[in-house]
Amino acid sequence: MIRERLKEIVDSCFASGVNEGKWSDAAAGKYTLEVPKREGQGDFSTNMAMVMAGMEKKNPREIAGLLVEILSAEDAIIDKLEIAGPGFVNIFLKPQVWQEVLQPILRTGDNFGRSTVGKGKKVLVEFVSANPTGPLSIGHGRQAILGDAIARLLEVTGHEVTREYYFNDAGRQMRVLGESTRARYLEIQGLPFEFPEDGYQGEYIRDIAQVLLDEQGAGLVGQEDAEPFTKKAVELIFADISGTLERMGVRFDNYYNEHTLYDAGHIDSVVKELREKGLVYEKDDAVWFKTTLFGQEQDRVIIKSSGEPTYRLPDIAYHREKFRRNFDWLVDVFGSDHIATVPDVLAGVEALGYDPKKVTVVLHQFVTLTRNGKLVKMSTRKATFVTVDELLDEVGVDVARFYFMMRKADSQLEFDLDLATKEEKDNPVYYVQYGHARLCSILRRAKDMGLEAAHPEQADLSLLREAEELQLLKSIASFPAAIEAAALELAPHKAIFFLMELAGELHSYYNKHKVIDPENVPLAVTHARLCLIAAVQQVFKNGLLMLGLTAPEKM
RNA sequence: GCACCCGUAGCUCAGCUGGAUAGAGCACCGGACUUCGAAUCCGGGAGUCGUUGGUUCGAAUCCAACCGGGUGCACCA
Repeated sequence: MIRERLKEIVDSCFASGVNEGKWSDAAAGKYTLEVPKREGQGDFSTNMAMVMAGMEKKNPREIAGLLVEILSAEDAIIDKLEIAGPGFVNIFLKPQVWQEVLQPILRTGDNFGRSTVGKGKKVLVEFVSANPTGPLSIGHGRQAILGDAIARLLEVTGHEVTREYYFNDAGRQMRVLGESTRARYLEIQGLPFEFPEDGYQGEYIRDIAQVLLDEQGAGLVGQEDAEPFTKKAVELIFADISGTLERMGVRFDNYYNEHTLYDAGHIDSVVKELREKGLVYEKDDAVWFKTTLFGQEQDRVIIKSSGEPTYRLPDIAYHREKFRRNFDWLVDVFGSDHIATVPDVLAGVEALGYDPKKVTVVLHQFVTLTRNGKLVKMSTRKATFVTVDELLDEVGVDVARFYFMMRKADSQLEFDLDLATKEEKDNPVYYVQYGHARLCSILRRAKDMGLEAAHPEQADLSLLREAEELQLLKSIASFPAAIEAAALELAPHKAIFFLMELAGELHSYYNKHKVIDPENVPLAVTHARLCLIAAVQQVFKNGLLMLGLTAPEKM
């Protein structure tokens, strides 16, 4: 909030320098205004002089001098200016500027941190999209939380978000599922059975078979068609998946069944349109899409010689439907094992006349679990993978969510079960939540002692002059910008890091200065500090809730 | 072989649209509870930012090549 104000001032100083002929406007939009890493280098710093120097072949420190001259007229909020290093202009603001952020924060309350930068842009976030062949695994868990967090962040930054789960409950995969279930159904009854070669070996298949046996007895023994088995398996597995998602706090607006693409004729019409554009051809009885025209090394088959489409065709048709449904931005959250499909879909989108730049694919790497410092081995085929439900049983929802959001999508995520199950210390989730609970505790105590609730208009905020207090003020003032960055970059880990840093600053402050201490802290200071504390607590709460975490008042 | 991702402290990771002396947590060592919650804090050691070149006033960040790890490269999804 302060940064934006200062940026306007700096921009107008840049412009007046241009008007006065001090420099050209070549550097417009190229320079930055950022918070220096190191203390003592100002509240903000701009590299404008260095950027201009490079373009105009002048001495950067000399240009910096001119800039300081213009900037120093802005003495309403600027306290001090200095030229440092190779030509940075460091800007020190008056403490009052920071103290005054408390009013708007406390006034905005639960809405502080929300913004309208999204301008109501319609975004479709597709994630999870696991076919109903088994319970959600840890990998799906990461994706579910990543997608959910992205959706939440986009929502609070003014985007109109639709969360969608795309699935397919037909085809070969499902036949195998049904056959696997039938085999277990027969096995339970001690009858001869044939387990499919690439069947699903998980224990949950037996559970499904048992349900069928309980419901229908032996009536399905002679059943040649796997269909009834598939149907029951899909039903039960979907119920299981939905239950897990709900438990994790993940919600969907829409479940999109691949079959609707066939029923509505979208598959055929995509092929027709591509054919009309001369982008497909027949070879070896198959239909090929000329993906080489879109930068790929080879063309791809979209309809097999058997007449069945490959997975690419419905994927492309699905994305066309997303565009037709009038979304401005399509965000796809996929596991990195789907990387091969991305270029195909983008080529299809472009071929059909839509802008591939409106599609952003967030590919996340895999999750590894460690326990006692050793890797927990997982295999999908043998169904030795750890399910999300098992993980939730062990660490709880907040911890699971936090850990899945803690790393950027590009990084492989190591889930340390030892660390995650520690409740007493060392767990970053509790570190942040404890900060919030602590502040609630102070506010409760203030109330018990009959101290008035925080009224920033009445308190003398100029008493907030400790270094730790100013740091906290600066941090909470930058909260909206942090949320905005995390949202627009589709990077929830940035929001997590913000909260962890804020927690660190808060705990340090807590251990050094007291808020309520009638014998040693003047009442006026207590009042001012209560305002600060209330604002920091609000930021913790808003940040935690925005990410789907709880903000406990007691722990 | 080709494509994408990763390589930063003993371990797990930030930082990467170029900027000032490269950060945090864990682990290790030493301190702080008659004081608003010690699930906390304070201090300490710890680094060829995978390697080698290049671009630049300036490179962990950009480019090239190479090394190491992951994931893909079907008329499977």
